[in-house]
Parts: sequence; structure tokens; C-alpha cells
Amino acid sequence: MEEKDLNVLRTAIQRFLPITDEEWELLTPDIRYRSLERGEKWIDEGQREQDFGIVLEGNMRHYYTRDGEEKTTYFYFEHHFISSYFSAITAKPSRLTIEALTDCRLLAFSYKHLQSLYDQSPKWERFGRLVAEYIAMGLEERMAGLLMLSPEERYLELLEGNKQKIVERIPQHYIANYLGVTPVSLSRIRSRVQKK
Amino acid sequence: MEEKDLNVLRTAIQRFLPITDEEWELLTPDIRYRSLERGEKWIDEGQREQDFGIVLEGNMRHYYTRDGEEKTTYFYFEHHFISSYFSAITAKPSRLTIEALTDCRLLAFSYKHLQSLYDQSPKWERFGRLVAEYIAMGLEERMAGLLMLSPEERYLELLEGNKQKIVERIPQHYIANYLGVTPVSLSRIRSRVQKK
DNA sequence: TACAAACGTTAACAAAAGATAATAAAAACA
DNA sequence: TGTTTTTATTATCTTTTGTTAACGTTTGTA
Repeated sequence: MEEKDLNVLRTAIQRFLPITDEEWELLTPDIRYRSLERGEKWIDEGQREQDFGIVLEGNMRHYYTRDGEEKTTYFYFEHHFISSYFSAITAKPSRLTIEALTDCRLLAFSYKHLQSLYDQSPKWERFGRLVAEYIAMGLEERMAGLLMLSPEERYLELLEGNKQKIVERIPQHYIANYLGVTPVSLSRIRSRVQKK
Repeated sequence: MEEKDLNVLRTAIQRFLPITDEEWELLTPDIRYRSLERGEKWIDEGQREQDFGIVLEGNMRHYYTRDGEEKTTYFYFEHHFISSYFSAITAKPSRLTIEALTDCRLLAFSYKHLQSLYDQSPKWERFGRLVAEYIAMGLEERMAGLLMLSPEERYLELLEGNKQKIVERIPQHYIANYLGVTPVSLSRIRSRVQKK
């Protein structure tokens, strides 16, 4: 495994808390590469065994399926952690599917292994807490936006915030799902916004 | 402090994980009663020092303020933990206000103290992780509903799910906020639903 | 390269939601 | 008890969204 790739993962972990080499080496035996072609699924609805991963290259989306319709609700880019998180922590089958939007390279490790680190080392347990808090904060932010902003305001926020990546690299009909409107409606919002 | 009230808190904690008497006694010195009258605020926007609490009696709401408008996004009932969670974990001023909808009795303890327990005991650190995961799951569930269901479907879900408490005990215009529509619109949804 | 699939825009119409105001009922409270 | 205040409904009008379909463009791939 390339040092550079491992460092991407270690750096991502250390955005939450510093870890020693010994702590790091508790994780490394379980790390492996995964490659996905565009359109390939990383985690499928109903799937049980759960991996965590980090995106080295490419981008991905996750979606729920309802009445045969796919509803995309999140995107993953380089250096993002990726997992069917709620399936992993509840040990239930995944309710969502994660799919590569471009060819992707990932590093992966099993949630089971991470969970065993929670028992072995308080530092990893703390990492688990900080990750959960981080995820919760992102969801709260998102939910507040859905409740308090109009679709147009949410679109404008997407253009400004630290989320331009999404607008630049993701097909618009997926973004429409993400904002909670139909693709047709997002197209109209865009033309409305442009006139101003 | 009454044994019965302390037991409510300990039971709530033990829904996440069992704790020994010694672990419990790390928390107890910091616990105190709080009483609020209807309309009184427990945490105010901009406030910094953060308490965690558990509702013994009564119910509460929390809301964001935007352009002078209050947007209610959550309700708390008996035996629910209550805090301005994201303010506590980020040590930033609270962006939301928590207000008593009825006269309330709570038990409270400081987040600072809880945080010190994270350092003192792996069990408490794990408690912190499990609580964060629980909050994240609730938010994900909520967000998926906002993205995938119509306002009418969200209202119907509220009637069925394990959330009847909200419909029974909370004024409708707050519920409208919670569902992401205006009070007028919720009233129309109700009359539409009844005709069926 | 040629064909098919995916994507984005626009149009037309129906359904729903927002805004505002009027009214009535219920709850708080002095 | 009587009087505010809060709460819910209804009506009207405007704006926005959903739905379906058509069209052209881009992209992927055989």
C-alpha cells in the first residue's frame, strides 16, 4: 500500500484527534484498497457487512429508493469518509445504496474492526465519539436549512458555501434530490436566479 | 434530591449502556434541580455556558430565530435529554433557544462536568459516543423524511409513528414549523386529510 | 463513428404552498 | 368572571412546485 494513500487516511483521522504510531498500527492491518468503476455500487440496499472507507480519487453519491425512485441525499469527494453509517452502528441492513459517480479509488476497513478498537483503546473510542458528533452537526445544519430556507435559498447557499464542489461536479438532477426538489423545478430556479 | 427523580436520569443513561454505582457517583455531585414556568427560557440564543438536562415533568420546544421569526424544530417531553447540543460540543454560543411550553421540572448538570467524565472514565466516553450516534440517527431519519416525503405524508407519519405525543400536546402552529410548512398550510393539509 | 442513453431546459397544466386578512374558538390570566 | 392573548380555520390571491411531455445537447459506448 502506498505511503501517500495511507497518509490521506491518517490525516483525515487526525483532523479529529492526534493519534500515536502505536494507535495507528492498531488500524493498519485491516486496511485495504478498493477500486470502483463509474456506476459500480460500493454498498447496496439490504447489505449487512459494513465497511468504512475514505475516498482517494473520484466522487460518489448515496441514495434511498422509494417506490422505485432513487433519491440522492449525499455526495462524497476526495478525502471524505464514506460508509452506510447508520447501518454500521445499528448492525442492521443498509437502507441506502452508495454508488460511484466516477471511477473511484478508496481505502477501506471494516466497521467490525473499528468497533474492536473502541474496546482496545480509549483514543479510538474518543475518535468514534468525535466522528458521531461531526456527523450529527452536519445533519443538524442540513435539517435546519431544509426547515428554514426555501428551495431557491438552499440552491444559492450551495453556490456560496464551501460546497461548490457539488455544483461543479455533480449532475443537476442529483443536486435537485439533494435540495429536496424535482430536477425540473431546479432548472426553473436556476433560470429565475440568473435573471436577477 | 428525590431518589425517584435521580432514578429517572440513571435509567435514561442506562438505556445507552449499563453503569456501575461508582461511575454513577462521578456524575451525581453536579446534578441539580431546575424549575421553569410556562414560557420561561432554559437556554437562550447566544448563551455560552451549557447545561445538559432531563425533563422530569412538562414539555419544551427549541427554535431558531430568522428575520425575527421563530422556527420551532424540536420538542422535548418527559424523560428526554435536553440541551443545546451543538453549542455544547463546539463550545460556541447557542444558535437556538429552548423554552418551556408548560411548567417544567428538570434535572440538570453541566456539559463541562460531563466532558470531564469523558477523560476520567472510558464508560462515560462511550456514553458520549452512543448519545452522539443516537442523535445523528434521529437527525438522519428526520432529514430523509424532509427530502423524500411531501408535507402531507410527513403529517400522516406524525399521526402514526411513535410521535403522537407531539400531535396531542403541542400547538399546531409549532408542529407546522416542525414539518417545514406554514401554519395555514398545515391547517389545509388537515382538512384535506379528513375528507379522505 | 454511429447509436443509445443520460442530461438539462422549456412549455402547459394541475396541485399545492406562501402571504395576508378576517373570523371564531379556546386558553390564559388578572 | 370578564378580558386579553393564543390558536386554528377559512377565503382570496399570487407564487411556486409537481407532472408530463417534447426537444436539443452532451456523453458514453458498442
